[in-house]
Amino acid sequence: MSQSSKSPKPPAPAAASGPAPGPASGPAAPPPVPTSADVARLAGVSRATVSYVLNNAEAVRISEPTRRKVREAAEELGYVPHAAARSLRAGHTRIVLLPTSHVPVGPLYSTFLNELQWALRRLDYTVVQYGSLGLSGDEAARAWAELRPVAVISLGEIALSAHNVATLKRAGARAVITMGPVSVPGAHALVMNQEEVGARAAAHLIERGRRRIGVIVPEEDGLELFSAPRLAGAREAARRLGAVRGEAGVQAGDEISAGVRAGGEISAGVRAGGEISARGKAEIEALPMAYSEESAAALAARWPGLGLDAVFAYNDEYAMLLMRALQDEGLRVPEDVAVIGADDLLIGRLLRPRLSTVQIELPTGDHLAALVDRAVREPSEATERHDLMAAAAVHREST
Amino acid sequence: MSQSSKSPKPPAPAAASGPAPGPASGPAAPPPVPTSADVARLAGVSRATVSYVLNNAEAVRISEPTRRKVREAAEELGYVPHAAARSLRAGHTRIVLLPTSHVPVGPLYSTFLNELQWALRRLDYTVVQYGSLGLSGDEAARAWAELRPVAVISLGEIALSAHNVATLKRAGARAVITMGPVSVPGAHALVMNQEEVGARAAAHLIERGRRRIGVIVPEEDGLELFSAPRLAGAREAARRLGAVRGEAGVQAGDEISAGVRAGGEISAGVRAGGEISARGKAEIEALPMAYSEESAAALAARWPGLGLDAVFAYNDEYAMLLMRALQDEGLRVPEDVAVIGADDLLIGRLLRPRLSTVQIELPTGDHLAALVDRAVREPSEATERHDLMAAAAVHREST
DNA sequence: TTGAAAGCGGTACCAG
DNA sequence: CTGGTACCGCTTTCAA
Repeated sequence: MSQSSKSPKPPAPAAASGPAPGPASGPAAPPPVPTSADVARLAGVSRATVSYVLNNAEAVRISEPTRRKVREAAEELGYVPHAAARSLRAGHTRIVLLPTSHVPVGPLYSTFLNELQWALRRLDYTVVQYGSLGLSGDEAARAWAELRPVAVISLGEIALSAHNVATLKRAGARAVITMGPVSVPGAHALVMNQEEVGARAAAHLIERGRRRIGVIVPEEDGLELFSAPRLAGAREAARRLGAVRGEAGVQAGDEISAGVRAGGEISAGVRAGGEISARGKAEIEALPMAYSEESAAALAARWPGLGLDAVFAYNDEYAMLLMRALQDEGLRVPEDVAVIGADDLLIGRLLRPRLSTVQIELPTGDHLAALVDRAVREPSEATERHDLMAAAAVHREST
Repeated sequence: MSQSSKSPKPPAPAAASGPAPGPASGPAAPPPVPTSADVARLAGVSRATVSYVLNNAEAVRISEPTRRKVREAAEELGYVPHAAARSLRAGHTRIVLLPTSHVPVGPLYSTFLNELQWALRRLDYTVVQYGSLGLSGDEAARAWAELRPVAVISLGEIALSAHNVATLKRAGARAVITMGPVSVPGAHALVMNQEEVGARAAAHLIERGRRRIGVIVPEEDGLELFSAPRLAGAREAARRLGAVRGEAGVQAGDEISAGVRAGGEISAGVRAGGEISARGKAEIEALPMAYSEESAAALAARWPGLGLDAVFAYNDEYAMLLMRALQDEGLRVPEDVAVIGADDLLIGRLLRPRLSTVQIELPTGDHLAALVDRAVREPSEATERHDLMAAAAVHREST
């Protein structure tokens, strides 16, 4: 279409007289990268034949001697095809982009990432991680789009807007998958139900008779997407369990229940610790803390004044930090204060007392890879919402 | 060059009659990705002009109204340039490839990686991490080469051969930098002197009067490149310090004094066996251990029979595991056995007793980024060897 | 100031 | 069975 007229070509302006292959004139002339044309020349065949041979084209029969010649020539030159040229011609890539902003993550996540990459490679995708630290959503989306990935899997370390998703889709991404605490319009979302983590933690503590529960909220940037829902989940659980206890449609606002009817295996309200627990309702208090000894120590120092009998520490690392500080303050765990973490890191089992935690089940890498593959082949299925992340409290010694 | 005869082109076979832009015929026709030609059409200018405007070409003056028209058209279409096409034309990319095989790593390394990526991006490089888990060196090198990176920074998680380096260089990589325990021929090597880590650990223990030292060697795959030199370094240090003791007041690291010709060979002839520790000489024993509680417990159980008074535990994580197990066996740290780790992880400070460790100084991200940039601009400097990694023992309570 | 066109490397048609 | 060649999207001379 467009302009169809092909003007007769002038005899080619002798491209700057060509890079004369004579004895080196410049001091450091970068040696040229071998192309398929070089292979063709060396093998005495055409570029087409080279392409057929090296890609094992089924639709074309090439004689065995020719194949060998081509292969040997390629080997000799150390020829490696140019991915950009290939995908330019093909009109699409097989790149699956994994944005990363490298928060130090646990082995759980590392394992998942490894599985995922492995599974995707088996499906013949090229997994590329793109470090997007410090980029805004818009900048990041643009940068990713330039690579024309066939799919993008955002693990939630970068916040992605609906507009960003649109940018990627317009750039040819057949699947944009987000895995994180929130769902993104236009993307295939795997919602990791962070609320449930908080809820499980709170429920666990409440079941064990605790009533005034602190929830650590990391001060570090980039964690809000996880910490906020975990806190909200804990609040919600506290309300729910308080309500159950109140029975008669009582609001969570200011209720004092009479009965000691425990929802579960809880015993009567006689807890070691404070008389606070005598009341039926659980309460949640958010506690900012940074990932440092100093911050943990400072928090521990003002702990007695807080009147809390339990703490959900965001994850095992913060839990470890805080538990240590509390112990150094002379508080006993779990007698004076119960501590629970999350993510079930190995270190939790090495602490004394052993750390209770909330274990998270990520989807398997194979599962997610299959999902990607399906979405790429059949981009019909639009926004979906999956709650793949199951969570369960693991009781050890710190609660 | 080659065939010069340009046969007169036939009038173009009307490219399959073109993709008819009529009402959608297929059910799920993937909408076309906007190109610079689309932008040009919408703005009513040529593709060249679009390119000039969007790249802020200095060599060409474009009128302000035209610029605006182009920008608006690009915005409206959501145009994002095609990186592959651009680099194909340019003849080179700005990709810096970072192979990763995602061993769960400490925050030290994470921070370094973040710094590095940030610094490289400021220098206008595109940082791409390529997950190479389970690929052989050859496969990995080929896969990387297809992307035509201008530089490759191998952080030592994948073993790279001289041949692999050659492959990358032939594919246009102006710099191949390896950072790891060993130097690779042809590459610009940043040798992390793992021997020194072992040596510092052993020296620290010996200085504090320990003589029979165990060295944990992880059973996990992929760690040999680190663990072997750490062990060797410890052995070497033990030998050196034994020799020093034999000599008269010569300091370690000083020139070889008259008596000891064989490059710091052992002083007193007697080694191997039991009573050596009675003499001044220190002894090293390698102890395989997996990163699991079971393995640590098993090792701890047979500890009394080993007759060791100290252990260098490869790194802080293994140290933590082992120390816990030793304590559970009733051994006192550091009275019965001194424990030292490496890498100075935060957890070490949270243990009781606080864990002594060997601190490693990685180069800063900015430093490495600058190195890359220099190598890219001026690929003259070939193989160099840097010992950037300083190491120092940090004394806490476990020794 | 703007436009036409060549060409980067590889693939896939079509003709021979 | 093999060779010639158009074309993918973009940059960049050269000409107008």
